[in-house]
Amino acid sequence: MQNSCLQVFSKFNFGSLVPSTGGKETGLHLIAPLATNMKSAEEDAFNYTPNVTLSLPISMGNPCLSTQYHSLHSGSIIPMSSCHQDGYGLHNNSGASGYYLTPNLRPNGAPALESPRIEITAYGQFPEDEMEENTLPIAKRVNSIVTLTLPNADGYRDPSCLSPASSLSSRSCNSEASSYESGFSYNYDNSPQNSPWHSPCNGKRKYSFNGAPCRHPSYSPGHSPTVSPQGSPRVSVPDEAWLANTNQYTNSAIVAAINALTTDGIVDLSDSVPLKSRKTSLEHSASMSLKKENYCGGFLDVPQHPYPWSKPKPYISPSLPSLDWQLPSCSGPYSLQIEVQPKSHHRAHYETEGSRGAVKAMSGGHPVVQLYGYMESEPLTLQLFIGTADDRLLRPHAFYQVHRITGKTVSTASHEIMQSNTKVLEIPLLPENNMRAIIDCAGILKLRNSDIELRKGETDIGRKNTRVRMVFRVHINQPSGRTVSLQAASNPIECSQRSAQELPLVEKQSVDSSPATGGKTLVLNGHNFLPDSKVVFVEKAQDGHHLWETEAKVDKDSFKSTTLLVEIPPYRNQRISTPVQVNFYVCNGKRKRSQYQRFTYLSPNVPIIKTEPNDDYEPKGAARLSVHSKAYYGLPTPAMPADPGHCLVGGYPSSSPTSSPKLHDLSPTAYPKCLSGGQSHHAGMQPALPGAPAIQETPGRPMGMHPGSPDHAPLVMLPPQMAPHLGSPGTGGCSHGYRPPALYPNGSPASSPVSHPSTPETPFAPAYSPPQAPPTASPHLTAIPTRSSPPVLLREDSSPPTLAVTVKQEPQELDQMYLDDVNEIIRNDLSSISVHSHA
DNA sequence: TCGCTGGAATGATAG
DNA sequence: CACTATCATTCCAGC
Repeated sequence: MQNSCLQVFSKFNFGSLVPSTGGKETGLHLIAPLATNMKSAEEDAFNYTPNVTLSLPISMGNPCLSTQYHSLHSGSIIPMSSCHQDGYGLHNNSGASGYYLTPNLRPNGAPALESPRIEITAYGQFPEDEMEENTLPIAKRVNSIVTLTLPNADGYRDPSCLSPASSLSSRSCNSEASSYESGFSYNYDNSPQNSPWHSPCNGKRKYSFNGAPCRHPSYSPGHSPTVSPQGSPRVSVPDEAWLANTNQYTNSAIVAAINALTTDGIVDLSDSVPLKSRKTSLEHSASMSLKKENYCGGFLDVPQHPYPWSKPKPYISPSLPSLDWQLPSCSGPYSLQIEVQPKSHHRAHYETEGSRGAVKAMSGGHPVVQLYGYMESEPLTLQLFIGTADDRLLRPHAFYQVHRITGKTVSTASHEIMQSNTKVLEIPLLPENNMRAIIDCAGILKLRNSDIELRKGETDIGRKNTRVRMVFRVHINQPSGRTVSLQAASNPIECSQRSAQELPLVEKQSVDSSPATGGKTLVLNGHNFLPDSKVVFVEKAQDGHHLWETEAKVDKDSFKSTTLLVEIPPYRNQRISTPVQVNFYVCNGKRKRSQYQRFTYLSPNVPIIKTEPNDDYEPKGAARLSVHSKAYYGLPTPAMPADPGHCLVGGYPSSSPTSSPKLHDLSPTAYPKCLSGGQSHHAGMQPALPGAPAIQETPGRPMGMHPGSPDHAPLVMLPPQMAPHLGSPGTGGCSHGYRPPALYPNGSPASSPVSHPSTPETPFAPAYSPPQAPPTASPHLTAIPTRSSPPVLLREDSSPPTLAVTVKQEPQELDQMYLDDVNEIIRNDLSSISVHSHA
């Protein structure tokens, strides 16, 4: 009993992991298997459940999630308060976010207990338990207690998903949300909402009774909670999968607790966990010394990859930044770049389907990610998860999960871990490979909307919410003890079959600017172009009103389904003194429009911004970024209102589409360039680079805001609650150039939302305080109070409003109408916020 | 046979 | 409430 905590781990780990894996790529099919092996998972769950009791008084409920999201839907105001953020934070087990959460509020508004407690009762059913005890380092054992008090329960769990019960729908991780949800519920959550026995049917959406949601009621503990009506494979979950999910909750909580008990705040779980606890891994491959970097169930994963996992230098902090935190892509000497962007379309597979393979690159290969500026010899771990691509801040996508792909064709080793409710693929970044990784091991799993939407606390809707981004992260431990976390998000990826087949898509444009007189030929490369496709140029005011719209002439003679020759129409005012940014889109008919593409009309008096087509795959080094950054500064920011007004914080992100994408656009499409490592530099320099996937915004949508700002100043990572509600899911873009990384001493990003003046130019200015540390944050942190946004990095040198300047971005829908519903809601929210802030 | 696709049928939703 | 266009999911079939 002394080390109940550990025991818990082991229990989770053991279970059926081994069996299910069958020695074959266990991790590979976490999701898919889940569907088919759900039953076993459940069984396991039950078996284990009795042993572990988690008491999370703090409210599993997201303090604000319910309300916050509801607000969104209703078009009500999105609270800039912590509440909204909390919601996000809760989703993450990492705890990082949790720290940001308002600890004393419960979803229902009632005060929450200050410290959630995890009560673990170890029965020692498992032989492993003993082993663990013995093997546990004494130091670690000391921490093993029956009851753990967590610094902040909210921190590691989303109310909705929090409870294992609710599962994760986010579980996502599971696509089996509904499925395992129940299993989890039994164990941890008594909440009616989470309980499998409580019909989700009373959810926000009404699904047919055969719908997964309604099936739950009939489930009994002994049976798969999510039995699919049609005998869907979702019935059972592979042991490992299940475990992973299950652990996700418990692990994070437990780990957090353990970590809280540690003095250094940094705990290498893998070290603390008896090897036996990770026997699965061991059994599968002795050579694979997988080191679970993620305290959240990392050790639960079973290494299945045949390739040697070189035990990259793991980032082992109990407080990894929450996945919904906005991190920069570059910091100091480091720069995380997506050298090769994924294709804009990738049909995700359902659990009921077989894998649809790994996400590919436009070039036919696979996405490539590289970390620049890292000179150490120690390998690092590149994390990958599926994030959102809407107007809001980047965050894990509730309806999609990364899916590990393995097989002969996969050359990159990887393994899965669960962080919060999000599945994270960890890929080694090896010095011998120049810290470059080919992402050929990542597919995308689509979770059923009904499963996710019914999840307690989940307010996002899945319908038409089919665009995602691949989000890469790397955590670099500094000698000082701090950890630099970088993040790069890919261009948006449309995951629906329909969209991929019907919606026109512009991948490249030969030029992104032209004199106001127009007349030049613009070559568009993409997909789904039709002989009668139209190309419409649009200029919108910051308030979203159309100022100008004209249809460009398309050379039908040269038509190709993948190419359109367009004559750039003259701008309405050919005497502009500064560049004017407009957008254009390809239209195949009503509701079938491409995302907005950026285009800039130049004034004869304005220096022409580099407009040569860029190769999307052109490698970019940190140095180069730096250059861009500078260049960026020097560039005129014409249509780009850098005024605070554009900042969500200050008001509604009303930046018009005309805003220069360079600084402000975090639109999903823009992100890639601005925020994501891959093209960050581009963003800084120019709106849309030819040759690069065009920035796409959804026509008719407000542009997203982004914290864009010159990157020389250190940025601050803001917690969700504190972060300005940026329209862009940006990755915190360092896109424009040098960007201070998110730092957190002791690896605890959890720091507070509170900001402090930081030292300009400090390479690692922003530091996160450990979870234990209240929202005081490091001196370098600059917090901009925001309500529901995830943490965002902001420049320290700039005033918050300015720094956080974000231009309202347009959703990058392939189909203008595509996400209208969702965006409408968001827009309403933003508007509300705007009103609020102004008020 | 299995994994990966491309297509498409079918039922659910939204307007 | 009926009807239709869209979407989301599930199935199939080919390679």
